[in-house]
Amino acid sequence: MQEITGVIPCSSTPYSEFKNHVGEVVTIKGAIHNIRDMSDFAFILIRTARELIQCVYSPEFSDYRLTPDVVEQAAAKVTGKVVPSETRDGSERYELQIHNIELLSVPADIPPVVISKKQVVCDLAVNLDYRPVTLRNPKERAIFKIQEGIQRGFREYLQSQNFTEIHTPKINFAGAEGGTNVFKLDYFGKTVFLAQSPQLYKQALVPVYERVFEIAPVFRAEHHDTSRHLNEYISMDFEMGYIESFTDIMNMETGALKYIMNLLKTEYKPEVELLKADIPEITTIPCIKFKDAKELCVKKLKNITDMKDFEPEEEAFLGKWAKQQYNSDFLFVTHYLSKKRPFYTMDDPEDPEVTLSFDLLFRGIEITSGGQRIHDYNMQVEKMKKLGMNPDEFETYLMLHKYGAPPHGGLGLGLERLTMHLLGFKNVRYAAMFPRDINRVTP
RNA sequence: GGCCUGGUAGUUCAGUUGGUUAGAACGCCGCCCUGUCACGGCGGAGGUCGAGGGUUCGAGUCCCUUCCAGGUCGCCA
Repeated sequence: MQEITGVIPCSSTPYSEFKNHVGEVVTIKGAIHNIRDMSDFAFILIRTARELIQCVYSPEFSDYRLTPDVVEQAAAKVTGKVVPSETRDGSERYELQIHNIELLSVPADIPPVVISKKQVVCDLAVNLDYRPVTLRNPKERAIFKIQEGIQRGFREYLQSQNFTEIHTPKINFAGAEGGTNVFKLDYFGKTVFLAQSPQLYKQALVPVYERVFEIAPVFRAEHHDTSRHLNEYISMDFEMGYIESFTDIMNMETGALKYIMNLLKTEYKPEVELLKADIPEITTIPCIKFKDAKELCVKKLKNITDMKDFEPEEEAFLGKWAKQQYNSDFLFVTHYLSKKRPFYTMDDPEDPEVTLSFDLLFRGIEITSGGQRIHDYNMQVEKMKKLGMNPDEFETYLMLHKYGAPPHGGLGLGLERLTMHLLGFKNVRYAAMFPRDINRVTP
């Protein structure tokens, strides 16, 4: 009788273990990534989940002869002896002397783009059209391993700080916050909306769990067609209660970012090296008030017209300024104008024109928006009225305030944007596994 | 959606003033190579030049329409 134990061993002996198995016969499973056919032998690179392993075929030690169906992208089970590799630079590496290859599957066709080289060479559109194939390239897949590291770091750090992970609904009856365009869809005859943010729900959970976070997609039906916008992206959100000041939120984010960068440097080292990613050092993150930042921009740049917000050029300038002045890749900009922030943002009691809010710039691009929220019922209702909103439409949301909420605040961080700027991409689509933009819904 | 640039082999590109049979690299197929590591060498197959219309003796090349892509702006918690 077969027993199901709940343990599934990894399909391959990882390459990192090879040095402990020299002279032994091991088995690996993976895709045939590349075949370099030499005179009377061949190098066969096997692609496992995270590595490329060099195997050597030779009639001298292989029990069978290579057949024509041993081709790139075939799935294979390879057994062989671990031996030290002959390397030109004398570095310590190992390879497998192939005893046997069992083909587990054979592709029906050759890939439409070359993925067995160091880099996939094709247009962005072609890369995205063939994502299930192009992602197999080690450099392409490393992007999303890094992205996994970012999410994992965010999650692990917040868990260590007593945050509870939540999942809020993505199908909502009300369009909620307004401002940005929402996707409408039919829900058993009713019109419902795809969530543009978990904002209202995560706030509702602050009086429940004190500290919550969510990593989930958000949907924005904006008709923008730029290199930094997606219509579906992953938002990393948190919300924390009983804060003393909105700077508590910035502190928490700084801690999370430090943790993330450290995790990338250690557990994601192979991918960081493969992509030559420049992982920033974070000690402290400088802060500047919006008003002061704007003055800097006006002094240094021409043609500043919008005095209420930054244009991309100004953000880029502030990024450089923070690097020069403080040697920091990050810069907090605080106290944005009240009229430019959403209705739930807490105004500064000392100056109601500005808010207890912040953005975080990373290398000159906004990656986070956050701040303290209004927790008092009457204050929130008043602000809604002042902004021409009907509080009755927000009855569910206002339960949070009506029945008592602690001072709280939080933030949202765009995962693809952070990945993009960490890896130096010029288009956010490179950092989106299956991007959804104004023109693309497949694959 | 506006503007700019582009669309030529599976992929990335070249293609002169409008003129013979539209080229290269990678990939693919065949042959060769005793250690490659983006292996190398020789040979071969592979094209509705995005689509439609027009000008011309003649269009990949010029004009018009249209579709698609990239950049940029608008827009954006």
